[in-house]
Amino acid sequence: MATQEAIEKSEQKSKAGGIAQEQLRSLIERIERLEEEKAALAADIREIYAEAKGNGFDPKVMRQVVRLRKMDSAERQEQEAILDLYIHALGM
Amino acid sequence: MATQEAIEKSEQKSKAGGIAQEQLRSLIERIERLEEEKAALAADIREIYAEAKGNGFDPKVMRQVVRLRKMDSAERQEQEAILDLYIHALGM
Amino acid sequence: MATQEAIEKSEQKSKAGGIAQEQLRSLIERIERLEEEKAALAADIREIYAEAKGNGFDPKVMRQVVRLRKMDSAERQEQEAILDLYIHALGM
Amino acid sequence: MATQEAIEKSEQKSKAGGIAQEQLRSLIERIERLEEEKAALAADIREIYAEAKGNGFDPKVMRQVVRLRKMDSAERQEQEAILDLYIHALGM
DNA sequence: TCGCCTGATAGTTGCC
DNA sequence: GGCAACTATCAGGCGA
Repeated sequence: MATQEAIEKSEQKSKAGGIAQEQLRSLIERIERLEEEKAALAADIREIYAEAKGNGFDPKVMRQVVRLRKMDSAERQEQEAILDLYIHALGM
Repeated sequence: MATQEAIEKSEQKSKAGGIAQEQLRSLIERIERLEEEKAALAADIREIYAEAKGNGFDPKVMRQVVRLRKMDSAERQEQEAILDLYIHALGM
Repeated sequence: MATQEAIEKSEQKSKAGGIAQEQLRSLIERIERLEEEKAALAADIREIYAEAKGNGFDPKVMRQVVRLRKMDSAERQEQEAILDLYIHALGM
Repeated sequence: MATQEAIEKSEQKSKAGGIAQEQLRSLIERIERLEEEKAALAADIREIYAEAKGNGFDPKVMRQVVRLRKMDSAERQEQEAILDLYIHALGM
């Protein structure tokens, strides 16, 4: 995909090619807006872990729990199997 | 944070340690809820890039633009931070 | 520690205060040189993982092995114990 | 990469699968060696900051300076990258 | 010395 | 299916 095409496309739409510029600006701004919201949610999540830590829970293990809950058990078992294989190969 | 401590802490709060269980469950669920929302936003962002591509814009260039704008503001913040440091270092 | 002090210190050493500047430049350059070397080693390590992958080994598990080998077993067992506790608390 | 595949691959190479074991051991040891060197460099860097502090420089300011210089060159690279993208996007 | 916070590293996901 | 960008995790440095 080339800017060239973008320019042509915009020129199909207007006399000045300024339309594409406006579209681009709008798209970029929508993206940046959504990324801000995403960052805010990430901050909220961090805050919960901090709160949990303050209540005596171990955040590191909590993260592990969240990971396990969304992980397919089949793949998890396979990973463990490979790990065992390597551990034995190294005589650990 | 040790398991022992976690257990003790929960036992300070209840007769059975069931309170800590409920707290933990609640925290985990709040986190999972927020992560769902975050994933939804990420999907929205992907969608915008796809839409932009459909309108003849190059997503790769757009990502670079977004990245660059983010770096600009980050660097601005760094500049201010170092200015503050100098000001303090000079005892002003 | 303040720049003020640094300036005073340098003025004890010279008439111009340019000495401190030279020292600072030298220190910064030594640091940057070492960080380059560090980055080069990191690149070498990445390369070995890539090579391993090319030979049919799973890099992710290899990293896990390296981590385990440098980890104290006591702490590892404790982490596992906490994890079990949480898993049971959540009825997983 | 699956365990099965790893096993098969090793068995293609030798009669006993012992070759893969030796390969794995060798790779792990090379990695551990490089990581030691990397840790040594990190220690050297820390030492320089300590030495600098002993000479009246503020390590915090120094770290900020190093960070800023790194960001400058990173941003320069990003600028060049986007310029390349534009050039290609315009079909030049 | 401990807890916090930032910077470095590893893992995941999306794109080609 | 491999590669690259992005995100989340972890560890080390700093301040209280």
